[in-house]
Amino acid sequence: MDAELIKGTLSLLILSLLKRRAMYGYELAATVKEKTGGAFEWKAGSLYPSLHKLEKDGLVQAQWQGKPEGRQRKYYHLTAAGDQALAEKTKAWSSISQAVNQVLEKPNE
Amino acid sequence: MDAELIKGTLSLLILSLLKRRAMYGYELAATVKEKTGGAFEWKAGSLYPSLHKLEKDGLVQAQWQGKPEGRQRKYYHLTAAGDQALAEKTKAWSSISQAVNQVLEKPNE
DNA sequence: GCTATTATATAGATATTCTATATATAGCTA
DNA sequence: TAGCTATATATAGAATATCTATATAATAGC
Repeated sequence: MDAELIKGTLSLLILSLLKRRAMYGYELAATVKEKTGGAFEWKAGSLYPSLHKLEKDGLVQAQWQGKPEGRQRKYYHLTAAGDQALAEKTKAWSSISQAVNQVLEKPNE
Repeated sequence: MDAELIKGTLSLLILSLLKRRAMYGYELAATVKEKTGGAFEWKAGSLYPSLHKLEKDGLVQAQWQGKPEGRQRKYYHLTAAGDQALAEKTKAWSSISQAVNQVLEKPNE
């Protein structure tokens, strides 16, 4: 699979998955893998830095959950700004994929 | 427009445009801009390094054309390897855009 | 006790694209 | 003819997202 083409979709899909409900990092990776039939396999080294950036940018908020003594999970949920960013990114994705298909479908004319 | 999402499409679209006929760099940029209604505007600083890399990788071949005394244009055409790479990249693009849409259309279930 | 899986984290490397700058030809017009 | 815009290619250096590798720790199964 062409790695370059996947770039830029990470934050879009994270925001999209968090739209319905809060999830933690490992869950996000497992969910996207399952949903895409294995086409997308997010590595920890890509996923967590991306989540941290989204948090820093105010698009998601995090909170630890789990037994105080046991394993901790960091749940992320969308902020209002994140919801807006998702709408914009979704629109951008739509324009871009349309534009790409337009070129691909008619190589030249 | 989300800049990140456009990344990775550059080489794919160059190869696609060169499939039908040889073109020179400036012509490629003008053509893609026109075809996409302005959605894609390739800058010289992105386009030429990308063309050089495709050439170095053997996916395109270049030859200067124009009046010996006048302005020179560097025409690029697809090689056999480039044609094969285009087929692979097109397939990858199809899988990836499908996977993205799958996640976007059903935020969660 | 050992291993695999779950869960998060970060440092450093890689690679593409962008910004800025440079050079040169050609056409238009004031 | 001087100046401006468009055409045409090129490269150095910066920015940035993602990947590789490594680290830590809890849990479950054997």
